[in-house]
Amino acid sequence: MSKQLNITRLLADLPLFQQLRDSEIAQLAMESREIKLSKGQILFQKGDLLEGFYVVVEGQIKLAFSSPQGQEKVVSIVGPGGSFGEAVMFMEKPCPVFTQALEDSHLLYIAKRGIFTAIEHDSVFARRMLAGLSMRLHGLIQDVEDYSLHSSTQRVIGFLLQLADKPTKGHATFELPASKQVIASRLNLTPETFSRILHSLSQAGLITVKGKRITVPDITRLSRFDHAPPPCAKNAQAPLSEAQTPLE
Amino acid sequence: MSKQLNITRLLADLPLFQQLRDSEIAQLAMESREIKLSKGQILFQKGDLLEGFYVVVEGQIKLAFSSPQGQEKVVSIVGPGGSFGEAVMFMEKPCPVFTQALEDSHLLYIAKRGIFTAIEHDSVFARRMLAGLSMRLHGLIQDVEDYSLHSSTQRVIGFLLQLADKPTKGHATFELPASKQVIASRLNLTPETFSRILHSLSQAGLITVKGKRITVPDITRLSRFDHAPPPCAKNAQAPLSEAQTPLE
DNA sequence: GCCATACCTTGATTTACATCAAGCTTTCGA
DNA sequence: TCGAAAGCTTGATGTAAATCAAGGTATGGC
Repeated sequence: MSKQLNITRLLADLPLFQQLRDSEIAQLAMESREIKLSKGQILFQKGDLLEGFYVVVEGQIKLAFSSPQGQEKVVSIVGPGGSFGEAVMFMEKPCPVFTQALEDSHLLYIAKRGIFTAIEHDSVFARRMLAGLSMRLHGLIQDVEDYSLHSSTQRVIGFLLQLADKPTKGHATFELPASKQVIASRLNLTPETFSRILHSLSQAGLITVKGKRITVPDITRLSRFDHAPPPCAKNAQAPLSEAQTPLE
Repeated sequence: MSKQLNITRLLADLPLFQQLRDSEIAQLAMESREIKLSKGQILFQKGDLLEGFYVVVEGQIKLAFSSPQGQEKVVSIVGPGGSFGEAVMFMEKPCPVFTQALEDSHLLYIAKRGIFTAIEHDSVFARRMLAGLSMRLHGLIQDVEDYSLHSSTQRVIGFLLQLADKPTKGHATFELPASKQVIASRLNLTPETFSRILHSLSQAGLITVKGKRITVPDITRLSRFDHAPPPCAKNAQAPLSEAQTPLE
């Protein structure tokens, strides 16, 4: 079937499956299916059990908690090439988040069985899976660090620098990968606070904002900015530490 | 020689290695060594690369970030049977946390090579490793949920309920697993706030506190406290998305 | 194009928790 | 055994960010 072939091709393009032999890819393809979601559609709910995991071919998926009071906290925004649900699949426990398409999206669903078979036949793949989960864990730990010991301004700056992703110096222009609300939630901020922080960074000349388009004229300068009230120096308290080595 | 045997026995007792064949355990033992730490000793620093991971045989190890300003945030407290460092090992990136013994401790260090060999020879073990990492990830996601959308009182209650670990009803008595400072940090609280919360729960008759010893006379009542106090309850909010019709 | 709805911004006010500052209590080493 | 240090509690005060409240601006359906 051309549909099956299509899936095969999509799978083969994914970094995760790069080193698999054709026969194994074909095997995986048999355990996979395509999913199309339209913007706003919910893929699965918190509490669901997953018998497989998902890869984003196109579009954008939001992973989030919802509290009984209707509050919502975005944990992750997954774009093309990204995947989610592996951990829940391996764990065989209810999923702690729900997932929703932020745009019309095209996913692949890959059933557990295919992955288990691949692991059995290819220990390099097993290691790759382990490394993948490890990366996920690492990211989450970074988030915890961020939430625990950085101010909201620092979190926003960190996020912007990540988007700029020319790690060190120079300038950069890019688009926010989602609506400001969603990003605010991802950063554990209210939309109001996020807006104000962008405004103040803008005022300080560290960035310019036009809709979703952000320009950072001097990445180094942005990364150095801790928090200091530029104009008014009424309260001249100086709790700042000069130990600036934020590079990991 | 008897040392090697000792390690073999310790490994065989760990849940993670339960299903391995003796020959595989023996192989792992050859790649392992014992580590003794005294209270307060640092095992490794943030930024270190790990060529293996650690299992706690006895004692207690703290995983934490430290900020340049000397603040510290405890990410995890690992007791006997627990392990840490797997993710960093698989990822081959610098470790984001440092580790310190909270008590005199006895660990096993297991080198990467042994694990890779085990994965190669036993895909069930590979799956177990994957499930283990997945559980770790799950825990971290729980933490993020906690930090993001629960109040400090709710976090403390959640923590106490976890320690009580008779999930549903009845009463319980237990000891806090570490000093109140450390637990406060683990919960993203200052010691002062933690103390005040314990005090107020105590005042409310929900717990009694005597040093590290906590008694919960009615688990159900404790778990209900602080869960749904806000005024309007009927406000089931739709998720953050454009494609949802708002109520009213 | 026009309207409705969602999204974003900006200001005023509130609040949960941190910080600062003592006292108190337990632990532990000499 | 005593005394210092570390750990814990309690109160007063400060503050970062949330919440409340409009008003402004894109965006998509018809």
